[in-house]
Amino acid sequence: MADRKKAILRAVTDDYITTAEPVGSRTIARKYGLGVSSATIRNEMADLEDEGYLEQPHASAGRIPSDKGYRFYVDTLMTGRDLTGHEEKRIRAEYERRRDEIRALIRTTAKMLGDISQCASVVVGPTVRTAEIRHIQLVPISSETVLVLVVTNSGLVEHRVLSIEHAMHPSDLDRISRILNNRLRGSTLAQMHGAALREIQAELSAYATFLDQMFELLLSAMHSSDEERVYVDGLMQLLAQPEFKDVGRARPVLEFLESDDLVLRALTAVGSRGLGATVVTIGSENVMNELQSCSVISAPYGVAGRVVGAVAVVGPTRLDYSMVTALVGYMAEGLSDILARLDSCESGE
Amino acid sequence: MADRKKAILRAVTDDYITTAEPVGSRTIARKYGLGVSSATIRNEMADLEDEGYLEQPHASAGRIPSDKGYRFYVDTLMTGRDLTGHEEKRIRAEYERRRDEIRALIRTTAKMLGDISQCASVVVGPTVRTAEIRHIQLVPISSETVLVLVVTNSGLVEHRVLSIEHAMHPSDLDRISRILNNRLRGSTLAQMHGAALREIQAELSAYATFLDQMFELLLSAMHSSDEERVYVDGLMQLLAQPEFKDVGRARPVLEFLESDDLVLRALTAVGSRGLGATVVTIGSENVMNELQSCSVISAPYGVAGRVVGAVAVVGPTRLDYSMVTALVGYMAEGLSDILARLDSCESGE
DNA sequence: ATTAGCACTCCCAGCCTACGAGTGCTAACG
DNA sequence: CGTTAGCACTCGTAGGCTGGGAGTGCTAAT
Repeated sequence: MADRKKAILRAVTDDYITTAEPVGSRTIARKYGLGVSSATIRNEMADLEDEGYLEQPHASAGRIPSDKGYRFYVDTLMTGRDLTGHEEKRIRAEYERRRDEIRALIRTTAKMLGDISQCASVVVGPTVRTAEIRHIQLVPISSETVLVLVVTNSGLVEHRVLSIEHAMHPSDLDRISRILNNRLRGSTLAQMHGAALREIQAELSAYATFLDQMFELLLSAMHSSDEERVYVDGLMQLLAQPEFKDVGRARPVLEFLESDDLVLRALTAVGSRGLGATVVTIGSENVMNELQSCSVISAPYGVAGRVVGAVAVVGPTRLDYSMVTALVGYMAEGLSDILARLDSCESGE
Repeated sequence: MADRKKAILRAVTDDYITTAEPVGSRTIARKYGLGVSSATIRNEMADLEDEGYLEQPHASAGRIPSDKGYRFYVDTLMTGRDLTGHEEKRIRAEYERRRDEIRALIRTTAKMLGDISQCASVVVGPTVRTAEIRHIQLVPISSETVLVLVVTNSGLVEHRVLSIEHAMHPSDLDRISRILNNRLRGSTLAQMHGAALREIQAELSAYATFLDQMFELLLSAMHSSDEERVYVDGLMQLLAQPEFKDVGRARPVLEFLESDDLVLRALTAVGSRGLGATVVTIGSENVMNELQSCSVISAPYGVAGRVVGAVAVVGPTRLDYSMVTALVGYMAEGLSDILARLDSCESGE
């Protein structure tokens, strides 16, 4: 594509991203001094429309970028940019405060993503199911209840209260804990079946019913905690965007974002590309119908080369792609860093 | 007030609640067979308007209840009603599944409240700060990290990861745990200062720095966990209500609901009336400006006579007061029941 | 006290028009 | 041949107007 055409496409896109108004040839000529008249720009814009990069909302309005136009903009036109020092500092400060509880950290991450991007944000937290077990511990709470504690390498601490029929002595619980740790450390809850379980049962045959109950509890915890991995924020910011001033247009998107399982499914797909890959999905490129009027920028994060979750920003296709891409990438990296520190710290036993 | 007038006010309110349209005298005469003509009803309605129970959105539309009208309706007109068997069964079923983790339970409660009421719902979870401590335990995770575990009588399990400089032997941790338990069981984290702390420090002077770090962590946990007590759901249901079809009208309310601390402050006020009191706040009765176009129905729940949290439904003033009142009361009671069972079970040591 | 009848008010939806923004085309220019 | 100026044309939007409908308030009759 000719340089001037690129410059015009870039100008149209930049302008539309900031003003949310269809942009005309005169505006381009005046504001983006390309050294040519509006008539020339008109001709070029007509070409760009023929080629599918621009479109007209109605016959005599300015042009706006099509999904294809945004795609070209993101792939080759966009000037990459870093976060401002202010933004970066704010994120760092928040991360300093929230090091000790991973769920709070993730909640905060979603909040900051929404705030800075002025769009809706989603963070998918780590799952216990596939994380490596670092530590299992049974804690006696009362004569009838035992707390089952699982700490994973992704910093997640999962706990469940188990009701037991017969009181157990703390030293028994310690002994069981020790054996569970030996057998299960390093594996995942999802792998916790078959052979491993049988071995444990054999070694601790005296506690058969207790172990059965406990494994059942862990199994159900594995599934139910999945629903609580999704943190959504910034719905308000989304509603503030002009393309969603009509509730009818906003509803499908908001409904999608409120249904955790759909979001979860959509974002786990992102993880498949591996760590460090920020994915931009524009309008109709989205598989989910509800999102076809939106763009999604997402990036996975993880520990030790394994993807454990993802962060994402959802906004109108008219999105500040360069800012949000930088932001999402930065946040994913930040989460990965913190997890890595937790990981190395805990494994250094 | 004359019976017929009451009947008319009730009819107007009932009709408006279901249709969301101003209701005229003819409608009342036809649909609510009171045995009088529309002209009579017109006269009565004019009176009701003079007395401030009804108002007209514009000169020749039907009437709608004013806040005062709703208040009268709620206090003396409304026919109390129970939940349908279907609704009740659904709630019970969900509560059966979620007994073992209080946060999941609360999240689910918010979801059900929103679903059934077709309005926004809020649940404030218990706070660690003022709950009685049932159990404190230090769990060794690695040579550099210790997990600090606090279990309260409200079923809450709070945990934080503490980084330590010098490795500590598990038996040391056990000893500290035992002493912490002896000293602190039955008191609250908020009371955990002054005398009690000094005694512990004296008894465990060998671990002074460790204890300092731990208490500091608990202190910060007390505050930061407050932000995570608020669970909001059903924002979509709210947007589906006709009074919020205009985003401009919906925004303030949604913004309020998204700011956890405001919600928290508003709902802790509810707790002051004591357990079992369902509070209905109608339109302008709300202290918060953002909510003056809404009604809020809220009820506290708790254990052992102490309020630990609250559930609430937020909707337009045109709210199905009888259904939502029953719902909110039922949910608060349900939560209280579950907490009571947890409490008695854990204290029966 | 209640009711029927009727004039009146006011909102709303639909229609029209004027306006403005922006295009597409054409012809002139370097 | 690319670029530019000029101009007619299109189309959406805002503002003004009108007719219909819903509902009231008043009055007179029962």
